[in-house]
Amino acid sequence: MKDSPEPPDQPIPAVPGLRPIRMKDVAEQLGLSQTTVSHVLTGKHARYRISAATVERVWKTAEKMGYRVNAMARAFRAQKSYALSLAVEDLSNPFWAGMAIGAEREADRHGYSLVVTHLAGNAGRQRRALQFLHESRVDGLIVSPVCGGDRDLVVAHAQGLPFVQIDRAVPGLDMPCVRTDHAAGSVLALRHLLRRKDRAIVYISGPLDVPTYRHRLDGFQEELKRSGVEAAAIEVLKEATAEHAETRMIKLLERQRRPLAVYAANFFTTVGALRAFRAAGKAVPDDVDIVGFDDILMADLLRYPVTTVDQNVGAIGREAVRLLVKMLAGAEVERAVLLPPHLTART
Amino acid sequence: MKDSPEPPDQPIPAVPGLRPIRMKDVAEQLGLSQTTVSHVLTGKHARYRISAATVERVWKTAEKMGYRVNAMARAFRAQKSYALSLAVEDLSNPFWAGMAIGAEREADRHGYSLVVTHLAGNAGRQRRALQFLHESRVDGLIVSPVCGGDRDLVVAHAQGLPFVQIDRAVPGLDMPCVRTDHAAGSVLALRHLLRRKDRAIVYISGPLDVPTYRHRLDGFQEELKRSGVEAAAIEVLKEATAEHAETRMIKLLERQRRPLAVYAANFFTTVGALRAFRAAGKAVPDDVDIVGFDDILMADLLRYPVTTVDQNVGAIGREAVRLLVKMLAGAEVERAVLLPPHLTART
DNA sequence: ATGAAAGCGCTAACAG
DNA sequence: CTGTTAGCGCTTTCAT
Repeated sequence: MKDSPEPPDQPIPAVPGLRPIRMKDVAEQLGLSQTTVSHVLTGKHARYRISAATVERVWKTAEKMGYRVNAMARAFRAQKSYALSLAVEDLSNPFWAGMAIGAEREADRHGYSLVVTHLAGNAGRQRRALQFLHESRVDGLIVSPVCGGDRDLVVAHAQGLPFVQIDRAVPGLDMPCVRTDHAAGSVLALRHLLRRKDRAIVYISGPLDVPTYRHRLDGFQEELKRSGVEAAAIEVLKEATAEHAETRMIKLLERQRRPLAVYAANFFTTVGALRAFRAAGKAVPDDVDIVGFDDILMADLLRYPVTTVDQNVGAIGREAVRLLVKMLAGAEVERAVLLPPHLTART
Repeated sequence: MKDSPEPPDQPIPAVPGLRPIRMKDVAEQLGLSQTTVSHVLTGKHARYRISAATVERVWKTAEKMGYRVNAMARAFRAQKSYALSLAVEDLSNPFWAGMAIGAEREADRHGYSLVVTHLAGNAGRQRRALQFLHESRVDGLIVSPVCGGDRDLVVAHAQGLPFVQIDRAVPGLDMPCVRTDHAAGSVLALRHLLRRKDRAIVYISGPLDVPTYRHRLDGFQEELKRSGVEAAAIEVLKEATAEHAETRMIKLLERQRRPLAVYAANFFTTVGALRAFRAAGKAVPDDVDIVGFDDILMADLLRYPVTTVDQNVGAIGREAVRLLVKMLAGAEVERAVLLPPHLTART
């Protein structure tokens, strides 16, 4: 029941009007030219030295008549839709949803609306998003490149279409990418696991042809080297699913006699590992210890506390919009923006 | 690494073009009038009896030149933006995100794009969404009415703006609303809890001036009557937060000696109840039993298994879009659409 | 079977 | 200070 603060917008007028009111209508009502009305309503009356009296009359009348600019006419005239498109992998995942929220807020700040699209790993849907861009339904696109759609993005770039990538960069494509510094996340994870000295260090995650997993493993191994520690196991799964992770983790639990310190560098492998712990009757943190990647809702209510490396999702969306808007303004933009993750320790 | 099936779209042409190609360009290239090109490209060549040869030439050339319709010009001309707006309470909540996905899919089916907005309980943001509608940035709006913004929606309706409500209907507003049949959900919940005969039945949820909670409690009490069972406690919290629920539930656990069968008719009260169980060292299902409302991610990994009444979120989004599109086509639409929830039992 | 012309609502260059 | 005019790209009558 709380009421809201924030936008001190112009109030919505109570005046009906089946056919929307145009500038022309306001002008006729006042016996002025449509041009003058435009000058006033677009706030350029200073530039054109409209008399204060006229300005006042125009404002009043426009308000009274319930005038609203026709956004389509304005967009058409300016050849700008004032809309951006955000094409994310999976909206039902809080990671992507959080990004959409951050992006929407930033887009709003710049006067753009945001069209959010759900790609679901489908190259066809990504192509449709590019088509929207090509047809000027949106002025720019933020896209998390889908597997199998890299060529389309390369072509789009060749066509001069403005977009920025998030989370994953298409190899060899000279367009900006905003993502988390996964390697840095792995460093945080390993340091956390190394608090306890007696543990067998285990890494488990997805295939290395996915750059995300590649980066996470790289960061992990470099930090191992720096720490002078050997990993007991580096598990690179063919697919980063909960099922694969569970199976593999159960085997590891049988084999190892030392308590494990697991870095499950992906949400689903984390879930799989936790299921394995439960199946094996292990307890955290006595028998096993685990760090996952990406925040988990209600983590405190899980059987096993999971420390997580959290991406700053809102910031990714925000930065992506910032870059895109800058790009649309014709400025040069950074090729890559790496955002630092942070650790949320749970015991 | 899976490749995608689905849309058999026209391929994106590899032809660059800094200045986008217009119909005029295609026409000049062919020595035809722009009109003829339009006739062909909009698929109306039959109506205008364009010769098959010409049709063919136009298609080929347009493709070769990399022609794309300018969506803004088309929208302007048609006075339709071909975009709908979805204004949801909270995108970071999987409930609303799922709705957005369903809505986007359906909008797409009808040739509309979907602008998703995050209201965050803010009446100002809801007003902005209405402004977008008023300015024809979008053709229609789907909105989950924000507390404190009811008047704005009433005014918008008076202005003849097309929108549909989801999840909550503004009292006295004669516009369609799509939502879950909450009362039916409560029936499912109670029947589930009554499997075990020895339990003290407890209802806990938010304030009754929120229609959602009102409906849920109503359905619960009616089913109690039908079953001839008395509830041990009906807890109506002032605020449906995890904190309030936890405090209250701890008191209940102290007072009751029989095992509890709890219906926590809201996500946050569910979380609060679970925290209370943990604090009191209770075990599910021996000491307590719980049914919550709305799906919980990774529910199987929780300390306590929670059976949930799940809303068909995708269907809500889909139905809302369907109604809105129908409305925009000038047809009469249902005032209210109630969607049945279903139970996901977990032990 | 094809083309000429008008116009959707708005903005901006230019005139007075 | 205010008005005239042209034009953004497309669709649609209406001619031919």
